[in-house]
Amino acid sequence: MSEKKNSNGRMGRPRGFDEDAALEAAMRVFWEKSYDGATMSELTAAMGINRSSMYAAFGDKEQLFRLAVERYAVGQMSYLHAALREKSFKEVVRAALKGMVEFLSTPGNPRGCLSVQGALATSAESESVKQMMVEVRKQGELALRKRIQEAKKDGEIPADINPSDYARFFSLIVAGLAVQSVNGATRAEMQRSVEILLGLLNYQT
Amino acid sequence: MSEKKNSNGRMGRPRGFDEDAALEAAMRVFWEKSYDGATMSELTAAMGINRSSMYAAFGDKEQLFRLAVERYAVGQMSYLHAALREKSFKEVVRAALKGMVEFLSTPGNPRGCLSVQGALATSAESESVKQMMVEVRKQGELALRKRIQEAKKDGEIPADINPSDYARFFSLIVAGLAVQSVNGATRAEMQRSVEILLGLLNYQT
DNA sequence: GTACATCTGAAACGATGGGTCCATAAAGAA
DNA sequence: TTCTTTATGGACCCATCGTTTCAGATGTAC
Repeated sequence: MSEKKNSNGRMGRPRGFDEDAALEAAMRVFWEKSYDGATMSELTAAMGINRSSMYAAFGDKEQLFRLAVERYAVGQMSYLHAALREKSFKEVVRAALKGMVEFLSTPGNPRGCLSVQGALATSAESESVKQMMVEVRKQGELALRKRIQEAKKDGEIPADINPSDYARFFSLIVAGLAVQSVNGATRAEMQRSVEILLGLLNYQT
Repeated sequence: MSEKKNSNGRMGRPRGFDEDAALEAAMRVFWEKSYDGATMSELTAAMGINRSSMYAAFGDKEQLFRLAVERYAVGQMSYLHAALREKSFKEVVRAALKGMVEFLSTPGNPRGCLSVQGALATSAESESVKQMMVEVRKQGELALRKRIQEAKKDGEIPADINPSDYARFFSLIVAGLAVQSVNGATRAEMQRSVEILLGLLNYQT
């Protein structure tokens, strides 16, 4: 949100905080505590602003969450988008899984994945948020499916493979890793989980 | 909890509801809405009793949840315990994964798995519950590890396989399936995810 | 400077959270 | 019956929820 003039061409008092930094802070609170579990008091405290400023800048809790999820998908998940651009499908899989493991065990990051635990099971009043997160996860699956379709055209993977099924399978792996992370699995442990899969796929180094 | 006499050998007014049925109802509410997301009002309404009776019979919300999780682990997860008793390891894996898919797509069941979504990311005050669920999941992993160790002794799986790693890997698959279920995956879709894995393992029918 | 627009801080809003109280009901024991 | 014990219903508790309000602060435009 850049500088705005109102209908009279006048401006008012400028923002006294960094929206970007505030949203980053909010994202991490949602990441750790989920949508329902994060309170406005915790959020605004972490953002370093008060309630009024938050409501003026971001709308309400649900809109703040949506913005946080967008930021997460673009920023924190960048290694996944990068992985999709690897030349061979084998490298796509290797980069995505290795990247995910590193991400899930990065010190300073909350455990787990916002896309999975942000709103997996919710209170009745947060059902729309839960549904939104389903769509976010399906969106990730879709991006992978497209990459698989390319790989199939290139003959990198067997012709009898259904790209939708294959994409769903790898999404399952990523979600499973996220739960492992919450379980407290170390980086080495998660790496060994990935090695098992890469071995089955004949995708080892 | 059967009939009890107090210290004087006297009895009082008997329970006016079926504890078992009430706990079953509570379990399903937690299953659908998670620990934080389920309110006492929703719980007692589903249980068909009022707050006083609930607190007298089950303690508080956290104890009710613990009892619900126990019930879930024994009742709903029975097919997993049964799968562990299959003769060959191949049959263990096949029965567990097929059973999980059926379970996760049973009409009338909430979507997903209580063990995964009951308290994956929580409010600050529910952290002990979150930790308890980590232990529950690790317990499942442990049971599988023991079965894998047997299979290894019997020479059913390669000697260079680490049972802990292998158990963690399969737990990952199960958790991933649970997320797929929340995503709205159909039974057929989840079955195809499992088929892909069974194919990689050379465990097809 | 004055006028206007926006932001900020703190207090307050009604609703709902989990949990408790207490008068009454319903049983067995004496 | 009477006594004792436990269960029940519903009002009630206080804390906290997300959100709003508003007076004052702080900026730009004229």
